[in-house]
Amino acid sequence: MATPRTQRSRCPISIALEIFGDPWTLLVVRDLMFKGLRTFNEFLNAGEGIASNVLAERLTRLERAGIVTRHADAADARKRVYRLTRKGIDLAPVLVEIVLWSDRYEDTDAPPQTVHAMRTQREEVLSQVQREWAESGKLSGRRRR
Amino acid sequence: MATPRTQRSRCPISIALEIFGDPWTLLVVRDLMFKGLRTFNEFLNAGEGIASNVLAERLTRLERAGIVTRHADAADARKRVYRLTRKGIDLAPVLVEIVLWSDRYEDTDAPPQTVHAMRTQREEVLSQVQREWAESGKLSGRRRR
DNA sequence: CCGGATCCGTTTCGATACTG
DNA sequence: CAGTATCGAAACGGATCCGG
Repeated sequence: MATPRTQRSRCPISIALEIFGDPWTLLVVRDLMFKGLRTFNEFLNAGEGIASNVLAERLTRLERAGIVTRHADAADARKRVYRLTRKGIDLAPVLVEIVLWSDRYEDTDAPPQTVHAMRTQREEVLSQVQREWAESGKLSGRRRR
Repeated sequence: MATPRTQRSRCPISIALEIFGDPWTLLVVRDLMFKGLRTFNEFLNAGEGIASNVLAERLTRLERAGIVTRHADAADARKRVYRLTRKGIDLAPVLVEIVLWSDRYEDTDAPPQTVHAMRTQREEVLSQVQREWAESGKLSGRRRR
């Protein structure tokens, strides 16, 4: 199913490969964090070209990892709403750095003013993300340390 | 060979999936940046369990992406030394954030004082990395913007 | 020995089709 | 709408071979 292929990293400075090693996972988190997408179909039709089984698998994985939670939509019973946990929101600094690097070196099509804001007012942007999620719904999980 | 499986991302806030979407690539960059590994065999035997063909392919990919360069070793003609370019060094902020997040949530075996330094003196650690690479060899590439 | 390249059996991925 | 089932394609790991 979704088990890591091999076990590795018995080393200083480990990194969470379950999340960062996979392109789709990263895209889902980004879309959730910066593009306001919330439901299965929104992700599916976001233009990334992700297949439905892959999306389902990644969402399950993210849920198990405690990065997103799954809720029933109050309005439409069929829909499920995905939300970032505290753990998920804390990925924001990583995402921001990735966006900045990608923008500098890779000719992305990111909106310039967004990138500019990230570069010049990093802390501001980050706390903005925090606030957005803090009001839109209670976070689950608890920040360690 | 090393072509992405599908083409995607026609979206705001793009991210460089070629680098961040692949676990091995990420590990190689990390080992290069923080663990001081420089040669093929050092990477191979670093304990990650990477296969030699995969390693070779990733190094080539990173070289083509302008993130590492390949040099002949002055001392041992058989060896090749891999070095980060400016573009590669600029990945440091991303790596640092990944390490911090992983340490907070994933029970890594990163050395506590290293992580502590990253958390409390982020800028200091980053410029430290810059300096290390600036003295140990000339960087290739040029920083944009 | 070092840095790969090549071949191969196995695992995993992802596009499409289909279902509750 | 939110996923599963299927199945071919791709990537992986391991072994082996090879040029310097």
